[in-house]
Amino acid sequence: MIALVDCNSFYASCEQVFRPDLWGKPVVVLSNNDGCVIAANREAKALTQIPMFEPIFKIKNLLKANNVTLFSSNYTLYGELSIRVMNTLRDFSPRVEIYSIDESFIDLDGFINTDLKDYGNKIKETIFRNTGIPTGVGIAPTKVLAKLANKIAKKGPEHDHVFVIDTDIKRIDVLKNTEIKSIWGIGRQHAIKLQNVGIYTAYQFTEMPLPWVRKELTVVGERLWRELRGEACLNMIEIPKPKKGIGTAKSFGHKLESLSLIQEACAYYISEVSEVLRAQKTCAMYLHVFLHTNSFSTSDKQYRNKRTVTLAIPTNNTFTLITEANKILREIYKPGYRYKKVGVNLTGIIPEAYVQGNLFESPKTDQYKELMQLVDSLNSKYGKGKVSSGSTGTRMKQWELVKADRSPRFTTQWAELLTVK
DNA sequence: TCTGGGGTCCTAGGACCC
DNA sequence: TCTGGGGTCCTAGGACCC
Repeated sequence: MIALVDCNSFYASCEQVFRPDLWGKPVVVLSNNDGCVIAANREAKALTQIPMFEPIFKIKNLLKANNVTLFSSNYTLYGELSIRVMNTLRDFSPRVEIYSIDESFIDLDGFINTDLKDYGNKIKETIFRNTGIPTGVGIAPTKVLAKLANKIAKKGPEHDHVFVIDTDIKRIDVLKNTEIKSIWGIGRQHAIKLQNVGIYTAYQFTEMPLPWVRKELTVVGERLWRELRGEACLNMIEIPKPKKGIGTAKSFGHKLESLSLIQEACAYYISEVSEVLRAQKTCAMYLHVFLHTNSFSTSDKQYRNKRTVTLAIPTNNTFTLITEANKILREIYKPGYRYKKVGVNLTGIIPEAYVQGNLFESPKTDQYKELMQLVDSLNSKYGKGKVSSGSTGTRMKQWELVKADRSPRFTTQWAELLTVK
């Protein structure tokens, strides 16, 4: 059996942990740039039927009228609380797969004489006691069914956030009462496709002939079909695979027209991603850069472009990568547009030790290596971006994200610790 | 006026190899 | 008149996830 443990409205719950005055009150968390709603707690959902990913400007009045507390996103806080939750989970099984910031699969294989409903309750209660974060637990023979069990656990108050699918009768009963579109792995397009041939429930889907499923939904659909019928196809992935790409792309706080400001933002993003490369002792072979205007705008002229360079020698050096990125930007930038976003992506990621030189250069001659190490250690000690390349700009950063209502970084900054009077 | 960011996997098709 | 068969690698696009 496999358990899926998922935090309830995770970001909103994180905001409430250190704010007892908000317990039981509606809370929502906004995306970068305070653009859309990305998390809403139960009270907020109940009160106003807040649609997720709704642009905030469309519902601001609604939220205000209902005394909903808004937060800008505070990923430093969420990331740290996530680690606490995951560490607690490890006390319940030797095999844990961290699936995302707020959910994990845990392997309960061999828990033969354990009452799984009790065990799920114990997990839930321990996490809450240790971290203040409420969770739901779904337990079933496969990952897809565990996801479904988790969904049911959260929905019906009678389940008290723990639900187990342990018999075939229960499984079939659940599938008959589940819309196909709410199955993990069935998105909007697949749901439409299935509904067009009269499949509305998960049970109907599992009754379709396998060759049809394979043809229409590829091998991904076949796995889903098998998993829903109780045959485990998705393994536990305890050791995360190395990332295939590391990228960042953020909308500007304000629209930008000048190349130099766009280059500053881009240089800053390069510093972020190359730091990730170095932290995991890897180098990248390809650098992709893209630039585009605001596609939602009906009044602005639209333009988007992108380009990729293959580096002569794979690198994780911030300065080399900034130089390359700037070359690309000069090529794809066209004056006269109001740009909204620049993004960088590094791929072809290989371990530092595998980097090969070429006829003219040895990878060992990288004179910046020690400098980069020094920069990383200073930033780790004194705070992100304390030391950076001059290319990221010295003026006020006009491209910086808007974060009007960010909560304190309660768990990672001495200056922002919670004070108790 | 204001609309997120970071990922994965799969397939088809083109270009190339012997 | 008739034009093979077995591969790899890369990219773009589409679908999905949190």
